[in-house]
Amino acid sequence: MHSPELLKGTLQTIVLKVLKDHGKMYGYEITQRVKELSEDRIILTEGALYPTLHKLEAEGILKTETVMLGKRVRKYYALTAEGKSLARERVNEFIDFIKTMSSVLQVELS
Amino acid sequence: MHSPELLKGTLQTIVLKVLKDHGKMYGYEITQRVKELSEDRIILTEGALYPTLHKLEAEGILKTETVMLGKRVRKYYALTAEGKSLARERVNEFIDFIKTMSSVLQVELS
DNA sequence: TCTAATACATAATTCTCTTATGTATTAATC
DNA sequence: GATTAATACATAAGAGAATTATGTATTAGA
Repeated sequence: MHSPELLKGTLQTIVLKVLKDHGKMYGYEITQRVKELSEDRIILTEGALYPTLHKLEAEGILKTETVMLGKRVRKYYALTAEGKSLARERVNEFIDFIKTMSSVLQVELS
Repeated sequence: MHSPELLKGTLQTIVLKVLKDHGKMYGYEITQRVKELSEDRIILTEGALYPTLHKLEAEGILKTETVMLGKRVRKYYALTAEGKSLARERVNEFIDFIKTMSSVLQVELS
């Protein structure tokens, strides 16, 4: 991503929507999926991702399931009912935001 | 604006594009124009706007002209040649950002 | 055997914006 | 005539979200 500033504030939206579309996922998997979907333009850093996941879990937006793969820990995250509704809300907010910005910047979205 | 977080990183883009479209403007006028264009959804605060204008001026992106209206000072800002090119760049970056986000969030933009 | 990839986590720092505060003029309302 | 709202600038303190840095550890590949 050329302008990382723009990404600020979108992390929760991204995480929630990706989890909504792909079901339960673990942290590293989320980073890879987002990298893929964005064609390497959005690279989620662990320093931002993990604290966000922990926060959303603490708020009851996400629920977790810890799995052992041999000796390695893998922590799966999934949306709770509340999380699903928040995911919808966040995406709608983002769409509103884009529409508003398009008016201000006077750009057409194809 | 319901989610002010999303606005982070867009201030420069907004200021540059509005100045590009409307020619020389003073700070307060920019806040009003943005408020109008966004139908009251984007309210630029002075604490963010003025430091940004000063910074862009110091960087040679904006040039200023101070006018006295009776006893009141009014400071007009306009894009320099460099500013015009930066405005174009920032808007393109924003469009790219929207496209990337649309892929990740799997939303259609009408 | 070494390096890269996988997989988690947290702390220090940076950056941008909000909130608060300050000054001052002008227009509108009571 | 006095008060309030709007106009118009400016800066400082604080908050919030991310980056960068660091740490631990396993697994796969060269």
